[in-house]
Amino acid sequence: MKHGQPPLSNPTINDIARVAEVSLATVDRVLNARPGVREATVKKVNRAIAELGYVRDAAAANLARGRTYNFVFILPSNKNEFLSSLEAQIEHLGQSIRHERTQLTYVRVAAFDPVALAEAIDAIDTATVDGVAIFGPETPSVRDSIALLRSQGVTVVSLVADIPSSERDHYVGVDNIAAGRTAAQLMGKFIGQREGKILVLTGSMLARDHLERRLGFDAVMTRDFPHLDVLASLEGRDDPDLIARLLPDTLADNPNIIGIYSSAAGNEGLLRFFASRTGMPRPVVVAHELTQLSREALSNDVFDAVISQDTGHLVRSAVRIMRAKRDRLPIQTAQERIRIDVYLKENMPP
Amino acid sequence: MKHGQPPLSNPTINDIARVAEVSLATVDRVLNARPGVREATVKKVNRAIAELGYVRDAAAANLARGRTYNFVFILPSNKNEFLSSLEAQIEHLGQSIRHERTQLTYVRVAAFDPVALAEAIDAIDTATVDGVAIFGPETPSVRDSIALLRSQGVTVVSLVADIPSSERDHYVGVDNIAAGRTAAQLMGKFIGQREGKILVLTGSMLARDHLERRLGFDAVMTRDFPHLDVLASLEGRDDPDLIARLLPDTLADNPNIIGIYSSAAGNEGLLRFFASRTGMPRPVVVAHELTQLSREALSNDVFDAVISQDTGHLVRSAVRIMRAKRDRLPIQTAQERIRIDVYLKENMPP
DNA sequence: GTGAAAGCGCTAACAA
DNA sequence: TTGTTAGCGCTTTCAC
Repeated sequence: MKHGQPPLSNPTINDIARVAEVSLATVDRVLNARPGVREATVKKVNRAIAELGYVRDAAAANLARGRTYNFVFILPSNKNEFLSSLEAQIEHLGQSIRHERTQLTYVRVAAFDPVALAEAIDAIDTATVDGVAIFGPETPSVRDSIALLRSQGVTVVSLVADIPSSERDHYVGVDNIAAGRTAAQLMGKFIGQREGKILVLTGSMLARDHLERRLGFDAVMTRDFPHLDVLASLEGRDDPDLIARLLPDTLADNPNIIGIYSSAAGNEGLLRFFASRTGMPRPVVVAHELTQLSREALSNDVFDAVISQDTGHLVRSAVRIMRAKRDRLPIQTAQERIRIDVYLKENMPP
Repeated sequence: MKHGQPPLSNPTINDIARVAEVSLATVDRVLNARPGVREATVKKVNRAIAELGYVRDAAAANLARGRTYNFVFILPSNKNEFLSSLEAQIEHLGQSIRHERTQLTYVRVAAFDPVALAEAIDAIDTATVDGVAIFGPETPSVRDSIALLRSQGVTVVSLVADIPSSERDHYVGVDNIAAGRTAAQLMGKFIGQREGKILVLTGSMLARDHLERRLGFDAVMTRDFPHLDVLASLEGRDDPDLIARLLPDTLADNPNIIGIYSSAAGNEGLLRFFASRTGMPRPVVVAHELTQLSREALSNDVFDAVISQDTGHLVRSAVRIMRAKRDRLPIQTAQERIRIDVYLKENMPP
């Protein structure tokens, strides 16, 4: 690829019109698959398009259309740092793309509550909303509500936790099975040869992301670290109080816990418990989501590793995908893959 | 943030012109800081802009301007997978933004050769090129060439390895000191209590990225893992043949090497050496850059961890930054920060 | 079925 | 120093 190539200049609909010997309006009809064009004319135009290698200028098209995008995020209503971060990213991006004719809003629905979620989805105003990003549990009622939404022409993406049984257009989030596998690998390698029990702290088995992480975690633990004994999941419902209450009993029942996998949004409860229980030999801890609390825990060597997904990336990606769907443009899959970030003390971003 | 907000509709220059009681052309002059407007008029217009909260529609502006962007990447000419990947990303992105009036090209210059690099920079056609991304060593001659380029109005970003002494507009790449620190932390944690020597394989001490990684690596090793003995760097100049030749002697001289940090582009030589030397007790290996070879090495448990930077992100970020500079638009720093990716067997992307 | 013409928000001649 | 006007590439009435 030599530097100093011929200057760029792409064909426009004018060129197509000239070559196909039709008017601009007809080219536009063909481009947008609008009805009322004779078959032969369609062919002529398509031939010209192919011949000239025409690609539509999306910016100009949107300008002419005066199109605006209205996207809604549906998030769980419980309070934790991951959700606040997601919320902040939505507001921030919403501000900065207001001037690209794109409007972002969000609603909150009770966590782990499929009925409330389905109601929220049903309440979407399909006349004005172009796309919805949903972070919530996968159940039949949710699936049905999504199907209804899609049938009205609204783009639906699942966020953070997939809803594969539904007709969602796309999933935006990490591969949670792989995330669980990664947690297991870190846990096993950090523990080394020692033997003992591993506690898995989860949120709810209704949450597909939590479930998948556990699956991945178990698979690698069983295969690569059979000398470690992984206990049944402790369901903390992402509630700090509940978690801080449950932990002492569990630890008392299982004296030889040498590793803890905090696989959901239970970091606050876990850290509160650690703070109350000083002098206890510190287990290896692998947690999820880089936030203020988990950053401090990494700094203080309370957490050994944090597996994370970039909330900024999640939101930007969801918006790009909903826009692309609305414009019937292809999705750049490589750019939209959400990575499983691994953070240790030393590679935390500033 | 409630869903179902007032529909968006942003003020345009027409609104400004009306409120400020001037013509479109005058608004345009003020917006673009063009000369020939009376001070009082400028004030009037700016007051209207502030009052209406006007933000220019960049897409419409670029359409009207017919502006094209011509960006050149300068890369080292040696062959390795990281560079091929960078090259592929440039070609790929170049294809997909050809239709956004943006042209990407690249040139290759001899690796670790400041004179050749300075010459390549001097050879840039400043009349047609809007921005240059440079991946190469930092020396006085390079610094001077960059200064000259910038003085002609060309945007300059340093890529992968920073050139902070120069007047580059921006650095696109990871914090290499932190990358080295991360490598050390992984190495130390994976080795555990055992004692022994650590070999650091580097490319060239002329390369700022290589140098910084070593600095970060040593800092954490000394502080957190004093029982490990880090040897002087083996400079492999990223040359597989040279590396495969140097390694046997080094290993013979130091029988107790239990860890290897492959901090530059020497994976191929290292793996070739491993292949030739079967039956040797495998050291813990931390390497850089996720590529075909390093992926296989992770899969086969030959490498324990790979620290990486996403080449797609590097290229997209460099282009976004060069565009923003050209348009005098602000840079979204959060989005442009290149992360230090940590890959283990289980979190490799597919 | 097809085409002519106006206009999206902005820029850039060219006048005045 | 300021204003008028013709586009950029595309969409969208409204005629024919």
